[in-house]
Amino acid sequence: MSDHLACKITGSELEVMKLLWHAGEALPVTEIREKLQEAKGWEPATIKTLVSRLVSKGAVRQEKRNVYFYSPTISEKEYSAWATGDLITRLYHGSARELVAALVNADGLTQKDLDELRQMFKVED
Amino acid sequence: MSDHLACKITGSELEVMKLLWHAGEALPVTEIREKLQEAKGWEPATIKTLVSRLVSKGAVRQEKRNVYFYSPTISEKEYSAWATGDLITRLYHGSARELVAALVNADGLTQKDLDELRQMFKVED
DNA sequence: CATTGCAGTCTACAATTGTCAACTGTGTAT
DNA sequence: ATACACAGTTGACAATTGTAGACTGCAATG
Repeated sequence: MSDHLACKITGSELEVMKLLWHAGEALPVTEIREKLQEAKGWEPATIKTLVSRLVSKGAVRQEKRNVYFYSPTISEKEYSAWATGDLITRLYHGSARELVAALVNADGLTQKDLDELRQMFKVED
Repeated sequence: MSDHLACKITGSELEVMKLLWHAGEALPVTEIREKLQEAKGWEPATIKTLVSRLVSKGAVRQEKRNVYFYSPTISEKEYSAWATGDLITRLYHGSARELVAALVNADGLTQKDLDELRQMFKVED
């Protein structure tokens, strides 16, 4: 929730982060490049820039191992929590409840979602 | 939820939108300027630029009335819904339920929030 | 009617973001 | 030992964003 983290990951960078998050282990650029080249159609140069920028802003750690291996310094959960908090601050007057209420009132949730959430709320507390 | 809207309102622009949303009626720049100059410490020029950009991107309508009056073309609800959908797509695999689950599991909600939500979920269905 | 203040428009400029090419050094294959 | 491929670095360039000055014309005020 603290907004002084090395967050502020941009759209393209987020794609790199997702790859690393889902990999679950440090990856060499080779692999990052292959995956994103295919998935996004980006040139190797583009991918290398994104990885570098993420390292610069501290969102990715690079560890020397013959060739560098890259891994996130912030988890997907943490980042999602930060971005969600940011949204709540900016658009829901800082109230998470307002956000949920908006989802419930819009058609953002299916019946199944609602059922599952009801279940969750029952368990909580 | 459709992302082809004239959305993508930036941080500074959002402050202008909020002012207009909360005003609930078309405002002349004079008023926008006064409020934001005080609230944000921005120069008049800055505020005029932001308003112009919002008009350009179609988020604000300008109506001639001796001097121009400005009003949003998209409601706060609509924009919030769009931005929330965007977040859900980008970080919660398109599942609103995942977002809510994350809020429940994190400490994003107070006990009071939880109570009120439980109430909401009871009524829904 | 002349003055003044400010709305509206144009221009500007640095920082960030999306994309990528060029260069450099080194590990791997021949 | 040599060559090749590619990781890592540097630089680049257009679009967007944050912030603001300058100019122009109208509208209110004396």
